[in-house]
Amino acid sequence: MDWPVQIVDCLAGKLPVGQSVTLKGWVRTRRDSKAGFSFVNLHDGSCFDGIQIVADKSLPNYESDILKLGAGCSLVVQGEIVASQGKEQAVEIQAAEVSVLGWVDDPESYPVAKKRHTFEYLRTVAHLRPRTNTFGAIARIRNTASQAIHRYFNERNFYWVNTPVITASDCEGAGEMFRVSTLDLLNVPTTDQGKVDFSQDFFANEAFLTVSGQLNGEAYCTALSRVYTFGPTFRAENSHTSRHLAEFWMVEPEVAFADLNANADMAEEFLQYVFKAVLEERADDMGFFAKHINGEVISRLENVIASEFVRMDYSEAIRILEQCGKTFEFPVQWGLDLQSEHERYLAEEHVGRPVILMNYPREIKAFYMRENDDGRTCAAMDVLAPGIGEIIGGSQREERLEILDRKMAALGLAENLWWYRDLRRYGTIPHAGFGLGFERLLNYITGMENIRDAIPFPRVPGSALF
RNA sequence: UCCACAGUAGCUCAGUCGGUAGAGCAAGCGGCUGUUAACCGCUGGGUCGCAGGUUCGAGCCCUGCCUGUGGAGCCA
Repeated sequence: MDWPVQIVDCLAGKLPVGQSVTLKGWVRTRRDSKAGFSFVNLHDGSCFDGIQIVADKSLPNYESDILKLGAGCSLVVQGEIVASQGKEQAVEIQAAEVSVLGWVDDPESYPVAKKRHTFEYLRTVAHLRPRTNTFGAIARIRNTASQAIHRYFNERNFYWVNTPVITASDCEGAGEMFRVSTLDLLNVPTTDQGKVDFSQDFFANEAFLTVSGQLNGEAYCTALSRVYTFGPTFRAENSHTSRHLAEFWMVEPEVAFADLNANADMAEEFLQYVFKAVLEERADDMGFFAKHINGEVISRLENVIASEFVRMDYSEAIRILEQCGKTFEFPVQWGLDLQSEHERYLAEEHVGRPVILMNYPREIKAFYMRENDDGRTCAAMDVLAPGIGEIIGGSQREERLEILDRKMAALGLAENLWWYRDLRRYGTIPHAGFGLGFERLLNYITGMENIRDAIPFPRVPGSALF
């Protein structure tokens, strides 16, 4: 197929001055000159910048259409690429023909009029916010990061596994889940014991939206060696913070014959790969974030790419926190989980860049994490990023059936997760993996502070609009 | 779920002692200009979140509710 030219093709210098092109897009601004022409800034989303259209009054619809254009109008412009006399752009389009595809109904109340808007307000018009500089840039960076993630794994013989969105069992025994049911809420069938009779439900059992594809991923890992999941996950937690979504995207690699150190190495290499791709492929959008959102975004990604992540045992982190002389709201003591304030201190003040904490007390971590020989820790790791907190959580998995049985029995998981147990019964292997919250990664990359701005249509408690 | 803050024009906000409403931006019109966060002038634009209460009188004080934001917990 012969794809039509877009603005990115014109601005990237792929097309020579003098070339005739037809462009389609949306007006951002219009400025008139009484010398007899107007400047129209046209965007089509193909790159950060729009292109300047110069429309002369000799155009037949200059008075009737051009002089009425405002933010949001959609246009078809046929014209010639010419060198610009202005300073802000190298080339522009000298229009030979401009036709309006769609006007803006009531410009005064157009929700994304030409002015500054708060992110909070733009969330209330999430269907229109991709037309703004910020959200256009986020959308392109989100895509670039996604493509880089797939490329990173593909280049290393990983297979992308599409794990189910609907699951019959609570994967980790952690986190509230969204129920999936077709039962009539006004007439719920009950058993003799007066409980809900899920045998009459669609799946003949209780069903939920997944909170993680990890356990299914492990099943494919023990056959294909290197796999990853990348898809939506769901948490029904009533969390009301700038770091939580009810629906978010997670990346979960699972590697056969790998231990915790290999897992940490992969987490580091993976993040560096993705950051490098974003800096190289989306310099235009990253320049915007550096200029208008957070002046550090580019330099801090460059630092992460250039330097090794700090690796630190949980026990050492506890010692550092105990001896740093800082007063924390929550206690620091071996055996207790680290609070947000502790993680922030370690990543932001003590280290100043991403830090990988390893070997946590086994009591505070999930059942599938491998017990260490010291009898009190497990092979868990968290990657903490300054300003974001935990961005990756992972572990070497428990491959020894007896130990896994003991832990699953204690949690009452043995019955539902019989199939997970089978993975240790039939040719068990050491393996490891991690989970990465994709929107948190995007916040770290762009410097955006609220996770609701990292996903096109955020779902949070009390709100599933659009 | 807990704590704190907020809700006034399309948007961002001000509103003094309780006396019936203001600015900037945006929009419309005009002027100027190879302009580009354009600039200058004029104009239109209000159920002060909702429901009660106190008061001669409430944007302002009281009660309840709703919504949003930040933080905690939980986590990615």
